[in-house]
Amino acid sequence: MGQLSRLIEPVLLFLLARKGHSYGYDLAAELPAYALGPEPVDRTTLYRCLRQLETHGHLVSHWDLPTAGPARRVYCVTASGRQHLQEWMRALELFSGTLDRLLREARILESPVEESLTT
Amino acid sequence: MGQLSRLIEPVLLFLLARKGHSYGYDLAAELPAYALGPEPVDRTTLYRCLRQLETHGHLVSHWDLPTAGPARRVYCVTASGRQHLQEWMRALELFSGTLDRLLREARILESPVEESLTT
DNA sequence: GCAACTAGATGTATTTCGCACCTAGTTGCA
DNA sequence: TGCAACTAGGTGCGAAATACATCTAGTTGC
Repeated sequence: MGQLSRLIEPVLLFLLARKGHSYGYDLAAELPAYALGPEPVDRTTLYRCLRQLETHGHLVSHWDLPTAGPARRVYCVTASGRQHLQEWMRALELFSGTLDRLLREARILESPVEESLTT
Repeated sequence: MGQLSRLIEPVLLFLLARKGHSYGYDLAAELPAYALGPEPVDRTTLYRCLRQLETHGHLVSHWDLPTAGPARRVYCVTASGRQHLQEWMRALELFSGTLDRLLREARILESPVEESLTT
């Protein structure tokens, strides 16, 4: 397996909407809690996803120069981004419904086998 | 959006496990009912996924030559394939749990906004 | 003075995916 | 007879997504 879609775009939008604003390195630390799939997300994918959301107008960024440490590119969700997040959530609701049905019906397949006595 | 992972591998394994055996064109017709995502799945992707599952030993195929119509490559799930399906289902259970939590927490974000009076 | 950590970025190879296109058998109809 | 529509499978290629390696640069602690 392994190729559970990264699907990090909606998670990033969600985290940013909830936190108000954040930056890549920080989001990378929060992502595992919501990452859809077990494999850790590559930082490159995350940075590029943020940049792409910005070019699409869903985020805006500015440089934050903390008194200590390297500069951070801080992102905020725009109105367009909030709308995009809601579209994502509608899509994910459907996704979730289909997935649950699949899991339910797959469990029915598994249960009646019981070949433990044939050993 | 659009890139809700195709995630068709577990669906194909599930459908084949339930039906006993089937072929690409038929599975393509059943897929939309379980497709995780709204966009229709390209037939190329489906055929290639079946071939890949076969090279990994999760499926076996033989040619069926019906009295009417073109030949069909009929697939059956192997023992390895059934095991693989169960692994997939375990992964998708986790996936579903995380997804539901994301949806729940995102709904909390949306609800309290209510800017309808500011127009 | 150097290792470890924070923070962001690029460049490139690989993988995945979708589109266009092809073969071939059958059915229906004009 | 000819051809459109449908069934059934497949290939080749380009675009997009992804992963890996590598780079710069500031700070902290030893």
